[in-house]
Amino acid sequence: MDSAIARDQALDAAETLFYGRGIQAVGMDDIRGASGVSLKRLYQLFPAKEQLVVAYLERRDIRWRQRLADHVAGHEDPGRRVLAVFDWLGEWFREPDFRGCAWINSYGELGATSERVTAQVRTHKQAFKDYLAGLVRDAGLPSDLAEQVYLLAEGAMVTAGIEQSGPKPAEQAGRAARMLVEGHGGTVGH
Amino acid sequence: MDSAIARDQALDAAETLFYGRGIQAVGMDDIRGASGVSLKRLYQLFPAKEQLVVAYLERRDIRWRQRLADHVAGHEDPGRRVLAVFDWLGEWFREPDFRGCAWINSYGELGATSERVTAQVRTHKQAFKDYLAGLVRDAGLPSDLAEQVYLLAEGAMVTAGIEQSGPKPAEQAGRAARMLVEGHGGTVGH
DNA sequence: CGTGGGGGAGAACGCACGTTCTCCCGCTCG
DNA sequence: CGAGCGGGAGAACGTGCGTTCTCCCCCACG
Repeated sequence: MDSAIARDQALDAAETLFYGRGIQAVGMDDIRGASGVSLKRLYQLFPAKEQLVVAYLERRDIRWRQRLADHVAGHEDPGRRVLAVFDWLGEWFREPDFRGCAWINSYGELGATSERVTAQVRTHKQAFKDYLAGLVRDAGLPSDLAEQVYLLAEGAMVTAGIEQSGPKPAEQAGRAARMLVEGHGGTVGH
Repeated sequence: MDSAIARDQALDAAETLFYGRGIQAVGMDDIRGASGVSLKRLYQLFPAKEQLVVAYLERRDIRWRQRLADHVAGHEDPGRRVLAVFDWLGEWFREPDFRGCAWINSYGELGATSERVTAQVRTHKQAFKDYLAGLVRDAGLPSDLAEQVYLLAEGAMVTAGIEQSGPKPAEQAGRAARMLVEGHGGTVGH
């Protein structure tokens, strides 16, 4: 059954196009052209565009958090791990096709229109916040800090998207996070 | 010349509808219906929808920064002024029709499509950042802090929009900002 | 070899919407 | 009073796009 392959190709095209040009600016026909998957098959796999959008966000969510977790796992010191998040954000921002946070952008585009998209955005952000909360807890830091680190990360993502200024927002957010961690008695191996 | 009045009415309708439902979800006909300004007149005042969008963002920018500045001006202590920004954000988030930051949402919707909208979003965010930089400088704090406070504010705005959780993100961001200010030797009258 | 069903290509359909055009009213100025 | 024009209501036009339909090919099975 190569419908699994077709599904992957469709999602690959969706990810490139939706992320790069915005969701409403991309038609189902563009997805077909970029993926080589016929319209008929596309509509078998995803009965409506909205479901393709949600599937795109879901798959990207999995991959995004995995990449982050992989990077963070490269550090041993629990205090350092919290800050490693910002290193990774900087790497992400540096990528040439970086255009901001896919979920924030999608929310801006469809948050008022599509409940399913909104739900997916909230799910993703909650998962990210929970992940940070785990890192903060493991470092023996107070739980309030998790939310504060989260806000810094979100601010860095929005700003990096709008300014297209590369990793700078992540570095600045990382310095702020370091101050907050040390202010709470945290220690940070270099 | 009541074309000034028609312009205001058009912009009032545009602000309510674009902000509340998203820009692409609102047609020029909806603007006409909500404003009472005929299509003919609308197109005299704004030769294309994009220009109405930009005008909406510009007018909102002026008003938004004025409201913020008015609130902050109610505090005497320069250190306290920096934190007053977050008090005001909390008040804003509490408003019943709050749906996130209009510029962040517009960027998500049209950033990939419309250069003019992107330019307006960057202008607004730069003005906000400059304003914060002034507050930080007046408080005798290092200029790096301005960017950090800015990132916290952006993070709070995005999060408040997505979560619809009221003033909490602003309060948490305010606590973080307070720690950063105090960590830099700033003093904060209560 | 015949047949039937799954799939591809792309036309067709319906609708939404940005923009323009038509028609007509009412006011203003001579 | 009469001519002309600015403006309102809304139809019309063109296009884009989500979704479905038509037609045809190809291959598995009797």
